[in-house]
Amino acid sequence: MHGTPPLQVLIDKLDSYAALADDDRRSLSSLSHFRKAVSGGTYLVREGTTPEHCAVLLEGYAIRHKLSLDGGRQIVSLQIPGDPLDVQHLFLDRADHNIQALGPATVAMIPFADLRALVMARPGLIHAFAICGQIEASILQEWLLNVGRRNAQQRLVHLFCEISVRLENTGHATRDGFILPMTQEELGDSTSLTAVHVNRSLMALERGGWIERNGRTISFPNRAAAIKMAGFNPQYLHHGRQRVTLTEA
Amino acid sequence: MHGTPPLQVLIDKLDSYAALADDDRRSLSSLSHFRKAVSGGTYLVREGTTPEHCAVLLEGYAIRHKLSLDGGRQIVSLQIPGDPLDVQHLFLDRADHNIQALGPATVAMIPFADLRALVMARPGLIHAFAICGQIEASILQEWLLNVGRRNAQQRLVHLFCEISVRLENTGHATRDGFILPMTQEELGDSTSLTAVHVNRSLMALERGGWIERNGRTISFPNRAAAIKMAGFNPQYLHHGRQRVTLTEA
DNA sequence: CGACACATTGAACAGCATCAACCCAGGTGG
DNA sequence: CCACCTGGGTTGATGCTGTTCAATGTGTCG
Repeated sequence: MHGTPPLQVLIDKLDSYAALADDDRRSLSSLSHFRKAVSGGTYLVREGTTPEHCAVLLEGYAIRHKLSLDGGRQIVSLQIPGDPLDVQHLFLDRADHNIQALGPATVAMIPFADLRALVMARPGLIHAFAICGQIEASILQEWLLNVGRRNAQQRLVHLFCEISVRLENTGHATRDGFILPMTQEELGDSTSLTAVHVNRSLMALERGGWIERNGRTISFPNRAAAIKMAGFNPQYLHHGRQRVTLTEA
Repeated sequence: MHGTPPLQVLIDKLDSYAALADDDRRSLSSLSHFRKAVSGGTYLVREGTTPEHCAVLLEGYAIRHKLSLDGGRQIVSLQIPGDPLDVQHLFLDRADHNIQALGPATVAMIPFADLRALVMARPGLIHAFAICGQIEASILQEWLLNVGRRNAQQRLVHLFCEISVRLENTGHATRDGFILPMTQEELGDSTSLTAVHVNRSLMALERGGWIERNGRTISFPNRAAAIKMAGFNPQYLHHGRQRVTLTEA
């Protein structure tokens, strides 16, 4: 092994949530795991199963989604590089959703047995993972508000604001714009719209000067205006050091 | 103190998630706290604040909700007796939603400082609370699917199925029906419908034989049919012993 | 070059929203 | 004890937002 260890992204992420002790960091980085490259569309978790490995997204994107009886798909979350895909299954054994790679992606697979043994023995780590899980729940709440109480254009702009901030936070985009990792179909499944209506709304947003598009690249000509029209308040992302730490407790 | 201690509901709930050690139970029950009776509509948590106390619902009901800029309210969760209202704030300090009592309710208020000090020192307890938080997240996901991908009648029946199961699990209802703790307005804010459309949909459901109503009491003439039409699969509630325990890890 | 996935456009339609009125039961005060 | 008020529930008429179905355009990759 040379260069930065593959699990470093995860360690950094957890560390930003609840400053880890040196031991915690060391023991995380010595976790057994293997890298896996998957092609777009690969299922990493299937509803109803009990995952054996915790996948951490190293490169690429993934979505969590649920299906309704009549075949409708609702994307309930977008995962970006560095995100552990399976915090839920650290605490619950049965998957009640699917996780699918959006495009070609590489993941680190950590056997849950090992991860649990380690984490349960170290309160600092359970705590960090629990924070991680709570932030995901917080994002879910905002998505519910987005789908439930905003119109098509607001929903899309709100989603773009979120993606843009999350990608900037992890150094995967700059203020100049970001590359949208999803098709219009997938945008529709994230915002509870049809692909057709997503298309029309995007065109309208572009004509209205809310967004600019260049292939899959999205940028905001006037970021403040976009934030305002979508009612975007990044607080729900809980980024930065505003969380509860062991020492504060 | 005599009779069952007020925090017993919480202890039982956590215990059902991750079998607690005797110490864990004892230390929970000796937590300092005070009872508080509140009238309907009282805010127990306000967005943007940092709650000082963890409220546990002893009697009555509460909702979590978020507001959009244009004044739309989205209820993101319904809390029933025994639910801790604030698991999120065990791990995140800033509230990004509101919590409001639905009708007259009584809560136990536990100072967060005490609760955190206790919980952080006991991995078994962090674990139990983390499971509790993950189950809430799991319910949120299902609500997102509900609002995003089901029609008005399905949304309502799905919500009724959920409430009915949760109330039965905690002994607050029987198979004969349950008392709906919310108005049609609140049903609308939970399902992203207007009160008017909730009303029409309820009438249609009644005429169609899907539900029966008697004042605020709801029952299912044909439970299996209702479950099927709403696409209700109780797995997302993670009730019963299907969770990850320390010993399994 | 052809195949395929994705994006774009049009026309007709449906589900739910909106606004406005009315009803009913329970509670309050004169 | 009744008159009134208020919060919730019910109903009607109308229209907008987003859906549906179907066709056409466009870029990429074997």
